[in-house]
Amino acid sequence: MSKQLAPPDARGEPPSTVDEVFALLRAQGGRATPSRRILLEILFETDRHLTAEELATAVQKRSPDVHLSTIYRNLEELQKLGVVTHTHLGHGPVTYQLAAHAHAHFICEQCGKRVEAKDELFRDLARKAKRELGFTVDPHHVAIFGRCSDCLAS
Amino acid sequence: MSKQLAPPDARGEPPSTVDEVFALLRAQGGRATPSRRILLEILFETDRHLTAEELATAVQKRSPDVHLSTIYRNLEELQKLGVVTHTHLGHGPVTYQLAAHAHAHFICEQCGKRVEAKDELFRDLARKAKRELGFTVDPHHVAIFGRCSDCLAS
DNA sequence: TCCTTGTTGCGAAGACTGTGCAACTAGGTA
DNA sequence: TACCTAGTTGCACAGTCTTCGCAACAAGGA
Repeated sequence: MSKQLAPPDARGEPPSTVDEVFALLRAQGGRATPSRRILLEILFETDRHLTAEELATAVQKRSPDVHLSTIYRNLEELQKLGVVTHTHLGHGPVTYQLAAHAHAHFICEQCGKRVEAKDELFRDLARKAKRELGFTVDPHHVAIFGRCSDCLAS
Repeated sequence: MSKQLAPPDARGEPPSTVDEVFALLRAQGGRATPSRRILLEILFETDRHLTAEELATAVQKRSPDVHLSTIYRNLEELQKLGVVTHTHLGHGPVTYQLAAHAHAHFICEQCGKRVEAKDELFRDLARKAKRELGFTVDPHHVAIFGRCSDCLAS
């Protein structure tokens, strides 16, 4: 399946169970496979941001033969569905999470520490960017860099 | 050379010519080599964000034997000096620019369009990040993702 | 049960970045 | 100026992360 989809926002509430995702998947011509079910279960069970590699390891605990490339392909499908998003945290691999769990990050460019940020912090920026530049901010996709308090002190 | 340096801010005005960078370099035990001079010339001549690959191509126009790995190593040294910074633009390779040329920008994650942003837009975010998370946002090392007006319309 | 077509495992390739090493050279010293 | 030391370079290769081609497999409708 590779049909173009409406943006996730246009479909109201995000699915909150694996079966709801599968319903969405089938509605788009996709299929409910064991590897997808396990991948989704893991994503629903965690709040953490996981790399493709970490997801593969977790999936393989329940079903050893699932290949890393299958993880990548499933993640791509789930992103097209709007169920999953990815985040670039600077150096290192991309991390994935349920779209419903997404949030912004600050990363210390000295020690690498990650700090999660509420969307509220971006409200003023988003409003001004929209008004002055016509730009709609998505603060979740790429982390913001700077210095944490510890590194600044040293 | 690989000495630890004070943060760039502690050294006052950033160098504004290649020779000033070289003075800084020598003060840290580094050497003024042709490949570094050319690399710096190119960085001083452009406002754009260039990838290591693009920089290598540009350097090689003036001195064909400079190797890509030399570019990477020189960029790393110049970053340690605080002369150069890099920015993660999400997908694709890291881009480099003079620290003095760095500016915040918005990037459309659909069409890739870059919109430069005044630091002023980030003031509120920076203040809240500092107060609530102890995090000092680097206003010159920020790429915010989202959608430009054109892509949002389509 | 059969058929169609979406999915998968596997291997390999690709993009980007870093590293080990021997040869070279910048720049200080005698 | 000649010499020496240690920083730098070219090159090849390795490593990490991600994507792709292809034949075999299987989900789910007919």
